[in-house]
Amino acid sequence: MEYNFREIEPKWQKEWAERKTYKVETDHSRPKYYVLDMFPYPSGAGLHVGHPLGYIASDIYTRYKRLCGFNVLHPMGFDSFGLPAEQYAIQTGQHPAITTAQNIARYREQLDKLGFSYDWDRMVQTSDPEYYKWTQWAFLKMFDSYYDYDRRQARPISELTALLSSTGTAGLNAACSEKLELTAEEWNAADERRKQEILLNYRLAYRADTTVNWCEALGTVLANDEVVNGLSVRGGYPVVQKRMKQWLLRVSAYAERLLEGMEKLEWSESLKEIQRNWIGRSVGAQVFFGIKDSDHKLEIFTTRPDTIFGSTFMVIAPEHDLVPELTAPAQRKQVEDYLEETKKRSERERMADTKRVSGVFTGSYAVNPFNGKELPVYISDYVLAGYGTGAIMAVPAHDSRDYAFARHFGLDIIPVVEGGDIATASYDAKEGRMINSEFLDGLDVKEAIERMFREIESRGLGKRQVNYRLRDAIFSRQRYWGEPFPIYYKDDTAYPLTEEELPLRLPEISDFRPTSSGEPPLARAKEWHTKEGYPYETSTMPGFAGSSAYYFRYMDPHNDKELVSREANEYWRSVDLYIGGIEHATGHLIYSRFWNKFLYDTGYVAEDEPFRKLVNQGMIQGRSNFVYRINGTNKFVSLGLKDGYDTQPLHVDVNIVRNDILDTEAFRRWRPEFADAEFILEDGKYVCGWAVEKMSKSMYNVVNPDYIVENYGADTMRMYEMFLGPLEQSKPWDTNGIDGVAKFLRRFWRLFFDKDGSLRVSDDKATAKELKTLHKTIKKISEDIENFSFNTSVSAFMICLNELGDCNKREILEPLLVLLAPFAPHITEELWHQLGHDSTIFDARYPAFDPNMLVENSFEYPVSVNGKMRFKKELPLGMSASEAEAAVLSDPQMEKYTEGKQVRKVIVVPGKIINVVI
RNA sequence: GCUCGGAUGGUGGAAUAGGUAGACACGCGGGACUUAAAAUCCCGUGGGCAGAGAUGUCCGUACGGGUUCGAUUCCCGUUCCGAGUACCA
Repeated sequence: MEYNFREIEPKWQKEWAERKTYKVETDHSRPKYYVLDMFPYPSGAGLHVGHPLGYIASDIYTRYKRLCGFNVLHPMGFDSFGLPAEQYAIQTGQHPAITTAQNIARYREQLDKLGFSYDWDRMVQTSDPEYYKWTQWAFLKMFDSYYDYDRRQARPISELTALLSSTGTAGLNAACSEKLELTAEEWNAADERRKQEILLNYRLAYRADTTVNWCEALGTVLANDEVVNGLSVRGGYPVVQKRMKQWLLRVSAYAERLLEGMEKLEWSESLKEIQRNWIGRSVGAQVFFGIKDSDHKLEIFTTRPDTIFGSTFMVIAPEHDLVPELTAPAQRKQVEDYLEETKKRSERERMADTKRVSGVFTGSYAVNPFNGKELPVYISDYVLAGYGTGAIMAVPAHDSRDYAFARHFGLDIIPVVEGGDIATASYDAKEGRMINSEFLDGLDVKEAIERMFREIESRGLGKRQVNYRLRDAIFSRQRYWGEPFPIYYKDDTAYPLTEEELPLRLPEISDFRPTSSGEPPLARAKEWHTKEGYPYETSTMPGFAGSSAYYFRYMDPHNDKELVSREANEYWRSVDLYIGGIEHATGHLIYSRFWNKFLYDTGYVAEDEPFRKLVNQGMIQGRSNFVYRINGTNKFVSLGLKDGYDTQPLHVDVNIVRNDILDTEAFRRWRPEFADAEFILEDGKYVCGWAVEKMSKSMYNVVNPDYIVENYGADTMRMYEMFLGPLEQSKPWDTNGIDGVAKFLRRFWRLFFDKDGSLRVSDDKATAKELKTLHKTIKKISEDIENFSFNTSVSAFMICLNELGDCNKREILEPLLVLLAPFAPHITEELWHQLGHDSTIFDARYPAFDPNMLVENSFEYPVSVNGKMRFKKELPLGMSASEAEAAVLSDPQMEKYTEGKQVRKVIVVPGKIINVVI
């Protein structure tokens, strides 16, 4: 009987589904383990060979953990709200729900063919009302909460109103959009509308007029992580800054906890670094500068208070609140022109010419609180309204941007730290000795900073302050295919629906097109309003809403009373292993952590971090093939000969190329214009060139997993993807090497069956050598799986097979089957049953490693002379270092290398090497 | 610009509390079986030099230094590649 994967694989996939082999229940008698994949967005293109990489790794780990006795939760679902389905709907008029359902069915089919151990009974879909009910629910909870910095947690808004009505804002240390000063009397006297306005200033989900990233082409606003280089991540359309009323989540309130929480997580340093940079904590000083002939104070933020004596002017952002107050009548025209000009520049233009210096003088002067010097106040767009206070003290000698500005406007440049040369450039480094700075002179920069913090605070000029780069997340999108907000408006004031009214279902509409005015498509649903006729919010939630807490839903997916029951949550707690792409570092992985911490604060969930260990699989790139057409002809020249001709490389479909040899007949059939192509061959073959590129249709390098499964089988596909290289590394897909893995599985099968198809497994006792091979492999495979080094474990299986020869002993083969089962579940399940077992191999016990099996009584030492390898010497184990030394020095081979010279010393490293130094 | 990561045969990659560099696999070359092909099996395969040959010998982990008996691994500098971020004061 030959290994026939085409028969075995569908057979077991069907059995597993029917027997519900992978069904998981809460089970307090076993330790739990939660393995999660980042769920996919079901795109119309289906899966390519790169997508399953992480799923295969997580499936191997899941099955391994299960064999080790854990109760493993390993679910899968679909992130089914989103832009592409909606874009498709706009083009074709087909409802996104229909295309989404089709795409999901296709994904299911492709995933099932790979033999994953998902408990499909727990599947979730973010666009399912039964699911998004809980997304809306969480939003309502955030709407009903504020963040108390003193207690470092979210609290119900009712506590805030109680506080406001008894003591006002006195002593209140809460996250807010704008600092308010309010007495209890003022609060109590305020009308309903005003009260709601005040509360919005504190709610964790709030609505505000803010500068947003507006994407005209997509007709929607975007969050910071959805915009790269002034272009939308989806589609690459230009994005401009616009002021609009939007819903936001007060993520910034959690900045410090998001930073601290990372410390105990098992995430890669590089991922943590990305999040740290994104959160962008910086310690500095808040300082108030007086304004000459005015009562106004200008509040600035600086991380370099030590350079305050080098400040020669001030700069405020064009959007700064004090712009009108600080603009002198004589300057009004220039200032207005400048504001008009900056408004017109798109974000992208602004980024493109960061070198261009622009700005305008307000006509006002600020006063340096330390030396009374008058500093002209400028407006410039190199100062951002959204960071710090939107105003800076400019120190041109020690900040390159201030330097460029000063040079452009001919302003003074006063060095206050030794080390640079202000004639050519600013000196930005935080080291050196202070000069020109009165009481700071002679101090080191670091000492000077500390000294200034104390001075500023003791003189009452300001205080030490921590600033974060992390902004609140804009939460509304002017699109159709997303979660509706459970919000309605009464007198333009937002009110929440009650929990009982959830889910608020997405209404049917026929025209999904966005509008350039920013009015969402949902506004076309004229019949869509509350019982009393109040209109609903018509924007929808962004993509990250549905993916922020989905891992809770898997714990208890059919619960219609709660997001997750207390019991299920306390058992499964949080995700132990999360596998997915690094591209979510500043999006999903921040939002989820925020969302989780919020739910933790409110007491709904047991853990404050969602993903304990996280592994980022690398991207699988495409490996493109090229043919070389001689210019002006339909002749193609092989790679090795192309230099003799004037050629142009053309992409060729990788599916008609094997081991870089072109199938010339298939090439002629490929496209009509190549039907009469001629070839200049080398050694009778046409050799193609190749390059690593993104996997994409236009480069003809897309490999479909269905094709691999059809031709090699799922087990081979799984093992080969792992064999390709380290999981976390990006690497090109190259079908060329797959034969090695296919050959391994065929050879493995032949250990169990004769040529005539009869089972050849015997109950004879295994030899010491065979047992040694087995236990060496158990040790290696277990360590590799724990380290996610799956490529080396595949190698270890191959080495094991090479060493075993044609061993047919049950004592060896049975444990080996279990070891291999996580990687190749179908073939091992089949052989397991062939060996006479009734239940699934995944109910077996993982084989125990016995170190005694590896014990040797001698060791072959490599002997080196002056660090250079010379010969090998077999020595009994347990020999003392001096005995080993004597044995090596008396070896006849030694003479050749010592050549009569004195041996200075001998270094014996037990179990490793013996080095003789002459 | 700043931050982080990387560089090993024709190819993917293995080996780092410093200890036989190139495991395993692909590809390639040679051979066996076969009418033939596929499949399978065996041998060789980093480079140079010497030798008929077993073998010997030198060089070799991007480049230049250093520490060490010994460096792919540690330290300093350089080059190139990749990722993140970008007027964040």
